[in-house]
Amino acid sequence: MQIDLSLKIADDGDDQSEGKGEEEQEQEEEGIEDKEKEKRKDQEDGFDPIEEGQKEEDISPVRKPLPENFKSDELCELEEEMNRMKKENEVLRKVVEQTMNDYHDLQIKFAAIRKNAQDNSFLSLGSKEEADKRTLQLVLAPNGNEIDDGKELGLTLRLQPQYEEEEKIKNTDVYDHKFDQKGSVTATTRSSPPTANRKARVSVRARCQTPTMNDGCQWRKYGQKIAKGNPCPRAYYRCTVAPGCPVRKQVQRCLEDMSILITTYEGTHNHPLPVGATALASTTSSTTPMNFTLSEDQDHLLSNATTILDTTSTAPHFLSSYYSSPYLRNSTTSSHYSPFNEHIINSSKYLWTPPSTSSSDLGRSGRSYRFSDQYWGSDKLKWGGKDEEKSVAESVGGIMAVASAINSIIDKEGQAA
DNA sequence: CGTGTTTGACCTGCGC
DNA sequence: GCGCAGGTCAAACACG
Repeated sequence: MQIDLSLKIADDGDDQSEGKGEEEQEQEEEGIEDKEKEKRKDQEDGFDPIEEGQKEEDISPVRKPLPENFKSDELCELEEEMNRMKKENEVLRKVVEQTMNDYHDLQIKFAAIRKNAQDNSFLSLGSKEEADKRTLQLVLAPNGNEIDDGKELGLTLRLQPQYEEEEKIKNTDVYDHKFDQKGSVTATTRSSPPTANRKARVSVRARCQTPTMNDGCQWRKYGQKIAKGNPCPRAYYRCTVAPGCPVRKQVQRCLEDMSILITTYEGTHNHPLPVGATALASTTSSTTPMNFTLSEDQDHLLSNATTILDTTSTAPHFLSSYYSSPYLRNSTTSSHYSPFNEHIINSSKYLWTPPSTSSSDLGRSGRSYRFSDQYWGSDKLKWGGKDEEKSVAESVGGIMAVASAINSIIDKEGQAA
């Protein structure tokens, strides 16, 4: 067995089969590479203009040992590129600042409007009529970019009286389109009219290319129907995590925007939820303790959402801010406490936990599906890959958990009345 | 062969 | 009571 060492001269040093002397050389080279990495990292971290000048000085001595030809040409290109990136950074920073300012203005205006429109108590357990009037909205934008971007995802959580919703359905057979035009997910928890039997029902609107949203639960399709007024078929799914689980969901494309998926969850789980399915913690019994976990991806989404609505980094803060402006600027805190959290915990025994990873890719078949004479490709082939899919799913899960918590509150309220 | 989907038939509730 | 629409069932089928 022969090894042609002559070929190793130009090697990058990854091959472990080299001789001892070469290993030492590798270590030296790795040392240089480590320094280079640190310097590159310094360059990449240079977001703060205050520190940029300092880092510029730190970097310069490092470049001296570089080869002459590299220094003259590529170094100049790198510097030019760096300057360009700095300028882009400045521009982006201004955009973010502007967005934040706009948001705060809107927040203030909205708080004033709300104050006039209804009493100040947040989701108080007062009269059912009052509760029915309350509307809760959560808007997320994972990319923080243009809303018209196809990949943009917004989340809207709405609490709305069921009889109003049903009136809309009667008229149009599609839900409120108010938020559709900006690529949003809308979660609507329905509370029935005061006299009707209340049944947990959460509707989620999502701009989604896949046939269904991955919410972490396992579902079995048991039917499909063309609903009046919407040529897109409505699919019926049943939870199969545990036998006899009564939870069902309906999935239908929005008539006016085929890219929007309307998913309606109904019922109460009779089993512990799989990790990542905290989404449907939602419709679960309010007496069942459960964890609402945010994955890193979801936290990322929520963090980015701050460019639109808040400077907070978690859903609970985000929600609380909507109702209570003093919590708006608690952006730097890592605490998950908010009056909203407390309310949910006290009312529904939900536990908000710090971000952690969660898995969710259950029950996917990877096949093609037909929607109104259109074929929607495999889940995994579209929607920008697994990570994005996961993020969306988990975000939807989060919003649904919140929606369900509200549902539980309403249910309790109904029982108490 | 087990699991999930498809799809026509059937059931149920509601308005007239 | 009738018709309509939404929801569900279950046999047939597809897929891995």
